[in-house]
Amino acid sequence: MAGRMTEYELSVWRSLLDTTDDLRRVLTAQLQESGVSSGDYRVLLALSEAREHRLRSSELAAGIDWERSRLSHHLGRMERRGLIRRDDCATDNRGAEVVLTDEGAEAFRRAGRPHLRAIKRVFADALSAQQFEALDDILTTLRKHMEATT
Amino acid sequence: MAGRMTEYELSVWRSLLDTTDDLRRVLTAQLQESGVSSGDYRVLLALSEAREHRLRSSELAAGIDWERSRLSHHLGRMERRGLIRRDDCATDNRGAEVVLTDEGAEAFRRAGRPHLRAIKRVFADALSAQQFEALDDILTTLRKHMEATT
DNA sequence: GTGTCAATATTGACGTGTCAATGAGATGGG
DNA sequence: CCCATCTCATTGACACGTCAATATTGACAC
Repeated sequence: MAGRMTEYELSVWRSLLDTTDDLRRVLTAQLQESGVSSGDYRVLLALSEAREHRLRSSELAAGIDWERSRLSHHLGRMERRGLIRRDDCATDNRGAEVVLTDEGAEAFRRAGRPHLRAIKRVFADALSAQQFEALDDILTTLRKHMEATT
Repeated sequence: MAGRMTEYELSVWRSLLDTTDDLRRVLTAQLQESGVSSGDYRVLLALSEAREHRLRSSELAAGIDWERSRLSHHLGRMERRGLIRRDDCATDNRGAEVVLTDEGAEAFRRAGRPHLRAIKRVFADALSAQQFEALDDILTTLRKHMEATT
């Protein structure tokens, strides 16, 4: 893989950054209308899918691929707003269990439908079946390449 | 466009978010080794390409598609580190001209080569010519779709 | 048990991004 | 000229992310 990138390759890279940035912006703005951020949404989704709406803090971090400290800060903010609660862990005195509150579950229900509609509107409705498959393939390739060269 | 998204479409969406996030992470970490953030790099690049290494603040904001206030905050931090300078604008007393300092130009030179190499390594080297064209097409489609439905 | 090392979660400092409000200067109708 | 209004850039408050400590507890050899 000697040599340098072509202008074309670089422009596709910049386009990827810009476009995904815009998509994020639109969707976080949309989520905001339901009173949750995209970080909140990610946490709420994970907890909603968990047994008893409850997860060890480290499991949650691993599940959404966040650094521990990032999660800790975010949970602090969510706890202040009453979306989650932190219980002590029975089996490991170091640990904490993050629990979805009723208020959190309600917020997730309220945000979910419009959010999925927005993803469909700005993303899914734009692409053909062939484009989906091509994109899936590209993303898989990129992911494999990253893992291989790390 | 009635109905809802398929699971597949949603999974491709999540994959897009996750993968581009990882790419960003790797590349900002790499840039950090040269002592600049990706925001810094974007600003330095724009100024490097500008006539006399100098731009009106609003032109710069438009050029890199940032909100004014975001740019203002970022310029404040870059100015503290001596990467840029802010001059009063001769033709409009409200305005400011952002000027690349020698130190800023030097930082950009230092960061540029390794950064481009990193983009090539994690992105360009991973994809085939067909994949590049497919991705280019997909991004263009998404962009057009966003503009059309805004 | 004790000492050592790893893991769990949090915290503080600081850089970053968004939104709303602000002040200073341009601009144009009357 | 005067006033309303727009634009330029900045600011403050706050949410968010990363990194480097920190405190506490678990695990395990001895």
